Amino acid sequence: MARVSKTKSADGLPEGGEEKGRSLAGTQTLVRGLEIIDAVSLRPLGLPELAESIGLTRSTAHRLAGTLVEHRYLNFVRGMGYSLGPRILELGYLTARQTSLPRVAREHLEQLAARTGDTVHLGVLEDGQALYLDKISGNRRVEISSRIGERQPLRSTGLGKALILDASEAQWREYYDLEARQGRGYDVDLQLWLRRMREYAKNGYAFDLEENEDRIRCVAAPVRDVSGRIVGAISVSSAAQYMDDMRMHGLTFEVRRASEAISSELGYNPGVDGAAAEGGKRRRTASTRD
Amino acid sequence: MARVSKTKSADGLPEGGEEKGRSLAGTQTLVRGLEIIDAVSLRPLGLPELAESIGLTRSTAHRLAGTLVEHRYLNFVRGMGYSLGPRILELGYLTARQTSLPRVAREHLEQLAARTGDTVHLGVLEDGQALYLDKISGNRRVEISSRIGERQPLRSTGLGKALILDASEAQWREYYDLEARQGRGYDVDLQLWLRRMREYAKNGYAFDLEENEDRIRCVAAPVRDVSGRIVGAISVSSAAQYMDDMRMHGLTFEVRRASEAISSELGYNPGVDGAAAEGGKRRRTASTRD
DNA sequence: CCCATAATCCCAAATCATGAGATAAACCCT
DNA sequence: AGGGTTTATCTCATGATTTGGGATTATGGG
Repeated sequence: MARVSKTKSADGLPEGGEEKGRSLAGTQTLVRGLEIIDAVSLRPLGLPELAESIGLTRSTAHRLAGTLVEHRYLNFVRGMGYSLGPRILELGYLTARQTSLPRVAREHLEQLAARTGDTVHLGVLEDGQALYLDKISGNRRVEISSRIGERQPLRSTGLGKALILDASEAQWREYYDLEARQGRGYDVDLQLWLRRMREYAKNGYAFDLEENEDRIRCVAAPVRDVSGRIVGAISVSSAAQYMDDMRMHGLTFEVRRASEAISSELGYNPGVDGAAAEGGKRRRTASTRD
Repeated sequence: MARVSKTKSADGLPEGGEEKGRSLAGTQTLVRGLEIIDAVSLRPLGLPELAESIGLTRSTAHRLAGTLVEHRYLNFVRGMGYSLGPRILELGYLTARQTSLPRVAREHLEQLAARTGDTVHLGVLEDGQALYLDKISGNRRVEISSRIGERQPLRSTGLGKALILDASEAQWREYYDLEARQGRGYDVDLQLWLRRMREYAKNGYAFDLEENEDRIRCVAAPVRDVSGRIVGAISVSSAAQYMDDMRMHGLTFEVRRASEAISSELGYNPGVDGAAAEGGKRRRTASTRD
């Protein structure tokens, strides 16, 4: 009977299944173990604090944490307490290896294509260009003429702009100048382009206003990984007749929702700062993938 | 009664606690959950295979895996099965951030210093040099004159050689030539040096045979992280009078044991190939740390 | 040397996980 | 489409497994 006071899951009400309350029943021990990992992940903790923060008795916390230590999910050092262990490092590495951007993105791209009816692209930054990794054609009359594996300029495409949304102003100039020096035609001058980029960066999306190809417009948004870095971008493209300003604005929400869903599956957590806090200004000149 | 048949833990023998058998008692559910993660980490699995491979009933495997999915430790996609989830990516990232090489290495360095009585160093590769991050003085008469933060050449120090043990033959030549061009004196010619490096690389350690400083010898071994890359090295140094050939040979075991212990805490798993399988030849020209 | 704090161990009580089987959903050949 | 097969989800009585109070042992500081 003593137990009842502490357990938070299926205690009082046998009904009440609103909110996020009772997980799948029948896994209290596992869930508590995961809660311990969660607690420790925030900051290393001693046993008493640990037990306290999860709402467990010292006995139970000790037993579960001990098992996690035994399996190398946690480290334990006297006087320092519990911290995340090497097994999690291993698993994280394995996860990263088996979590490839295109595979994770696929279903979200499909949903986005289905909802918008337009052509959807996935791309990454490579050698100062946007590399198209996946494409799902829409169901409009007009077909967008792009191919997987194709490279496009950064400054004039929605996808390209989304890929460099986090770059510094100086880097933006470099990208712009680089493509200018390559002799590509482009009818948006640097100042206007920078002004737009600032706006895009602030809002987390980017447009292509018939800049790259006549009569083609698109809305794009960046995809981030666990470290918060932009590792790719997605876009919705269509003929200008289907893409008036109002629709483009509406699409920013659709596109961002999809890009955020992908980012989330890649481990991105908007709350935790990630790389932004460390590197900030410098960094990122070219390739994003290894 | 039905349960008995499947459970593998405390079934038949009430005694038998040899090998690695019964973990801490009272955590069956947690352990099974971790086993599920282990199984999935090898390769994505469907429910039936999963249940089979752990030796659980479908019901139980389903329930536990469901909980892991709910907590984002696993992904589940129809037709594909379970795979490692984004939460593990997040945790891996957090672990990497709070697992710094010097901190992890400290206690192993101390043990190594205590066991050998000699001076122990920890270093990393930075800008084509060995950077000393930590030092524990031995208890011999002769003091090794090195300081934390100091930089040393790669080709003539044990630590330096250990840091580039994985490099290609071409890269070895580059390192050698680079320091030769810098006008540093060195009395080991390229061919002999390369022959020694091949030998060191094969065995996973490196020597300094009074090459860097007269009358000082040392034994070094590389430290690897979760990706299998060399991220640092440790060494035991002493005056030549305490370091005859036989002792150096004996020390290779001590030093490697310590370096492997550190690597293990950094998530290195000798079994899983890691980066070696992907990149192999090219790569690695300078800095290893970010 | 002794006290305070933290870690570990013990064991009876009963909550909680368990697994067989039933049902539903998805899939896939023909 | 259709029937058969595989896979996913759910239910529930049973008792094995986890639980937590408290005793015991390490640890560390003054």
